[in-house]
Amino acid sequence: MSTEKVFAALGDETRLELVRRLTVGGPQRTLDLVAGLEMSRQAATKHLEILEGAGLVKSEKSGREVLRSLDPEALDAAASWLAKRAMEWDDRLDRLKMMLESD
Amino acid sequence: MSTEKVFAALGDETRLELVRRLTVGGPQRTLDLVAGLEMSRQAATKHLEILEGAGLVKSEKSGREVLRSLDPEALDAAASWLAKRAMEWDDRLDRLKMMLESD
DNA sequence: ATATTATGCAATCAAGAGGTTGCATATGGA
DNA sequence: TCCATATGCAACCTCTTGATTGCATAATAT
Repeated sequence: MSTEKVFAALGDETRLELVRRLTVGGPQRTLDLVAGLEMSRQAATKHLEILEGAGLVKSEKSGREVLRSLDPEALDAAASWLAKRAMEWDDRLDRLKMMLESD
Repeated sequence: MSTEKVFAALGDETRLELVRRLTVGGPQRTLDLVAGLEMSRQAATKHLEILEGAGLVKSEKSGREVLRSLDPEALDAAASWLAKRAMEWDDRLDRLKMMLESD
């Protein structure tokens, strides 16, 4: 579950839309997810496999159907990565500000 | 500052490394940032421009040098996006769990 | 003034990403 | 059983991305 893979998976408008749909609509089949998107089922499948490869989506087979759902852990991990950097940077700016004020 | 652009910008190992270096080392010139990375200066410049296009990095010209630094706002925005989805999904799982337990 | 340093611009190239189509497979319903 | 449905697999194509090289420009140092 590399940070790079997670961000790369989310760096595509189609896949962001799929994540939104999974967030709102819960576990769904490929055909449900692709409905309304202007692309073939196979294109959507590839996107879902990329999201799965990044750990963002899990799939469960049920008969001839495959239900995909979001896995919040990878989302949390990516959010932490970002938050850590934002925090460290804010600290740096604060220290800089204090140094300037002490003159 | 689109969500997609931010994630796409972070979805590359080289650019993640540049963000790490900017987090730790503060504002730096292109040549400082590329030092140790096995790539040309121009390659690094392109990566930095992508980060800048996503709003993650700001650049300030000083004489013949260009100093690049992190902009924490975009990092915060992306972290919020992820946190929101993780939260919504956790709520969904909780509701599902309660429904199952009430049987 | 001249040389050095830091960067920008442009052409070029190989590899990968995103998409399509056609066919194969397997499950569910009539 | 027979047909419709949901998906997987694979070949193929185009456009984008990441990277390189060579040259131009502008600021600093000697």
